[in-house]
Amino acid sequence: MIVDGRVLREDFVPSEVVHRHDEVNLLSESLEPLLYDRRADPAFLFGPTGVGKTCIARYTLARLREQEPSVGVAYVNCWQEYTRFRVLYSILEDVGHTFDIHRSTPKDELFGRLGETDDRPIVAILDEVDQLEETAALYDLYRLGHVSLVLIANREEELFAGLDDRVRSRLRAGTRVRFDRYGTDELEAILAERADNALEPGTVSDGQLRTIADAASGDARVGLGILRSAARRATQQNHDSITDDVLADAIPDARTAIRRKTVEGLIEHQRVLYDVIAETGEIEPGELYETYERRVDNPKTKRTLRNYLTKMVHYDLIEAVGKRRGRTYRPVGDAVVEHDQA
DNA sequence: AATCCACTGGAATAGCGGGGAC
DNA sequence: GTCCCCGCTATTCCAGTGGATT
Repeated sequence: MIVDGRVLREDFVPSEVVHRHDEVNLLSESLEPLLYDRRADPAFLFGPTGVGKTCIARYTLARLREQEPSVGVAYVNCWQEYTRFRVLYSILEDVGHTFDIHRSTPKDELFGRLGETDDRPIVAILDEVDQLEETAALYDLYRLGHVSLVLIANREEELFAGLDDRVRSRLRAGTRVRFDRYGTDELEAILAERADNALEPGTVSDGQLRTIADAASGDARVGLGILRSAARRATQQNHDSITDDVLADAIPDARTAIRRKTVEGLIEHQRVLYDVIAETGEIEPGELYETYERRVDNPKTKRTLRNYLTKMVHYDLIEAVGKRRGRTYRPVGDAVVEHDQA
């Protein structure tokens, strides 16, 4: 039933895009100087999750490389690579200059090394750039004349609020490409296109695609997740097409799958914190610390717990209600554990 | 209004561990 | 092997903040 599973993965870059031609054109135009051996101004892609920002960035750069193969493209997800060192390292890795670089290379060695790659232009795509903790990395990259930047973030205001003035003023003049949520029709068309390439004909009906598009409410990542999970389930149950029952099961599954995966990635102490919050539904800091300390053998300090908590807020696992005194923590979304509902 | 207090988050510092140089 | 360098995490210290209490 599944002909090509890669097509349903969220990091898949299609050979043709559906419904994002204006955005592709705008980004292509801003990168045009690269075709004439000049550096492009920074380009910004703004919009909520699952609207195709990353996909369009990769797609457009892939097209650019067809015209100008000498351009090096580096993709960095600042969610994972959030230090200056890691961003620079990751870029060097993508353009193939990491051979003898290690953690103990002197402070500015990476920057220097990146400076030596100026035999050809480089485009650095920094995804989730608002998650970058050391924004000095942006300043570094901007100082390198052969590096053009494509910066992806959710909201412009929040991104710029987190930058220091030096960086902010340099990035002010750049192209902004804004992405709106997909409508149900658009998302249905995107899913249909992917289903065509990924699944055998007749596996999924138009009505089912519409149901998926509707359930995903404009988020292509969620929509693809549902389609992927439904196809996998149907295969396991030896159906030759996706049944409505299978689809109904796949919808809530896709919603919680991402969160479950994130929770699994937490270290023990973080997971204890998460469990306490999920079990109580809502808890004050003082009580949270106490409960945590009672449950573990070698408790970390409160300061460390606060770092864990900000990280978990960051991962969208928990929510912090209120700013200072009187703050409470609670799980995000439907993650409340059942046995505590009484 | 003044003081107390619980809590947050920034900055500085220590310690760990990976990896190169010798 | 030992030494050294450095990034990363946890810890210590602390200023700031705003609700609670007097």
